[in-house]
Amino acid sequence: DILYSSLVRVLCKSGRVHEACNYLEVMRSQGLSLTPTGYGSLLCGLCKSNHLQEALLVFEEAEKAGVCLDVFTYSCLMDALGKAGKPAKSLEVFDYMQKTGCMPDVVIYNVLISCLGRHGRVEGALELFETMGTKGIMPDCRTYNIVIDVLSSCGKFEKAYLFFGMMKRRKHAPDVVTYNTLLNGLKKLGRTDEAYELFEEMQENKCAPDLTTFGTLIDALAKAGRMDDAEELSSSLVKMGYAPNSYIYNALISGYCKCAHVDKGYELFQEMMRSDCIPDAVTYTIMIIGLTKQGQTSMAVELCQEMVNKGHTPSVSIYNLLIRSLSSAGQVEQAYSLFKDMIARGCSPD
RNA sequence: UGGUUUAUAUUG
Repeated sequence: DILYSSLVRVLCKSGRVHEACNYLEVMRSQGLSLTPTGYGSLLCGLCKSNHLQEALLVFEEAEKAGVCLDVFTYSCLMDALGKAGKPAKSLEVFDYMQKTGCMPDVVIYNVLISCLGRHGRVEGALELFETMGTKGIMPDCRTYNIVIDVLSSCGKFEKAYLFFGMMKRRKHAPDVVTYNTLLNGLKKLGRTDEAYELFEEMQENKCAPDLTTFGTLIDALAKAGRMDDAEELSSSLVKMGYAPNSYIYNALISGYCKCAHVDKGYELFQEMMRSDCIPDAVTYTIMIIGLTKQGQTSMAVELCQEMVNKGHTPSVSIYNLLIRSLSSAGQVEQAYSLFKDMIARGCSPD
């Protein structure tokens, strides 16, 4: 049992979850069972590799066998349930773990608050934030960051900002994620100038911006059509020693495409080709939409082919866009040809 | 180094 359990643990840690499952079958056929840590590792491995169904089966098995799982295992499972949009099930596991005598820690609360908050149960998330304190589990910086993001994502930016004030009063220094989250909230509201002010405030508070900070601000400026300001920030991140990543390039390209400067976008696209940061599926999607809107459909179709060649998968909506654009330009032959291509590439029409 | 938070694209 112990040997097999260790084997399962090692395989899961190195991402070889499938092989671990095979060994589990072997164990079963020999009438052996996993140790508690074996169950824990397997559950976490399955959760992290998006095999929630299998994870739940293993969880039920552990439950029936009366195996005590540890708090790490529960957090993995609850996180996976949260990301799969199953807050009710996550709460169920939360109650169950407490029944078995496993006390929730701050990570369990963070996972649960995030899960509830992102699935329409903001009030429940805020209640949990209150109750964790009464149980002696103090919210940490991530807890505040999660609450701030949840609130600003559901249109309650002012309330999110109150939590920013609360964390400072309670002597939790906001970190770069806190600022990035707030910047993103301001960005979504189109409050670009305030975002810029917060960017300066974070630096005054000795919090160094990272690539996410720049990505968020550059996107805010690009969406506001302020491409000169966006380019200026792009230069300053390079001066700080950062290399632009695909978020930076894509935000800039998208900005240029939206303000009818697809040519400038295409220049950046070609710059990416020469850089260490090659265009990804998002880059191609942005360029294809930009070119199509400008009437350059045949070039867009070429880029679609190129993205496939580079191993990326165009979405159905991209095919729809291109097919419609070709059709309305009277290029029915090409439209039909692209339709056949998409099916041949395994993309089902909707 | 076993678990949790933030940025870019999508038509009808």
